[in-house]
Amino acid sequence: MQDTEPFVPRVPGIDYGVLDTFLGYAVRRAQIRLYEDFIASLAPWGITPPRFTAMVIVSRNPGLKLIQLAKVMGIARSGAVILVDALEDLGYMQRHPVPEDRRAFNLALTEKGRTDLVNIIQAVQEHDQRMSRMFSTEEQARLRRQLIQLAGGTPE
Amino acid sequence: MQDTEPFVPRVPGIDYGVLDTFLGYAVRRAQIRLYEDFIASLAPWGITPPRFTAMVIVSRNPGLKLIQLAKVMGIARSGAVILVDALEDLGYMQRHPVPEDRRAFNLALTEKGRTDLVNIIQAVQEHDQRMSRMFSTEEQARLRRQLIQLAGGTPE
DNA sequence: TATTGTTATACTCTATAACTATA
DNA sequence: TATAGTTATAGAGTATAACAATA
Repeated sequence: MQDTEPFVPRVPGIDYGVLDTFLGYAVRRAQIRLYEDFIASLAPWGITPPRFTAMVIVSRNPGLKLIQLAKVMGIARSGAVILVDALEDLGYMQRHPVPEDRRAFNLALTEKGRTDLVNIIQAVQEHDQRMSRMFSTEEQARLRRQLIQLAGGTPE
Repeated sequence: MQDTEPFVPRVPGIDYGVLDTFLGYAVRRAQIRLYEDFIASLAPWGITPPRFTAMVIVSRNPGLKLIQLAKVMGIARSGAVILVDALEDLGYMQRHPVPEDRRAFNLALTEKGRTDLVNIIQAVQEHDQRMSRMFSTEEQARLRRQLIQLAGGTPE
């Protein structure tokens, strides 16, 4: 059965009450929309947001250990194991033994991972531009700065 | 073991590459932070964001049917069944038979649901204000408007 | 003792598909 | 036939806790 259509942010005749007053609810609705379009745009590669983040982080920080990846992504070590397993199954990532510490592995993209990441990044760029093209360059920059503040982060 | 600390949006020494250029990644980081604080603030009631949304929607639209709740929330009917089950288990929601249509139920909050929702809404308001108090009233309004645009919605 | 990675287990949120009882 | 709700099943993504190997 066809049950799920794209999310309708406002159904006519429905009273959303206090939900309309919360910044958090607005962020959540935006996130839902962005997530839907991200998944659709990246479907050819089987890439989800956490997988994309992991690929970019590992590609920019070669030799990262699993525990560091977990910390950067804000997830438990056990979650990082599953994430790396999935990327290994997709042929995008590999664990390399570390001679100096036989408990640990250095994470790295495979050749296929590096090649596909170029196209994946381009697809994400197109997705991101499609989602944000209703804003001027300055509006986008300001919006991103405010969101980073909201996230508790170092606005660059 | 103590494994998961609060999400660190920027780990020193890590190169985030293109992630820093995407509006979508900024939204996701903000969402992670807001979600963490929401869950912590609502822990006394066992309320998650979808459960809160469902409670508010049902309280403002009494007699809503399960299939309508699913549509408003953008989830499948089977998901709405699980959500309503959880809220029934918490003693917050009830299904009432509809005489004119014996397949359907009208959803409604229980007495306890109505009473607790007052306190729950207050806790969410405090959470939302705590998260957004670094912005002026105008900045908040503009930010919310932009997020609603991003979500593809009717900016009020 | 502490750390790295793994496994076992569980919970939330989501989906698709088949089923039932009604309409 | 179509609709409202349910159940069965599955898959992400997350968690905590215990474990083995190594430091």
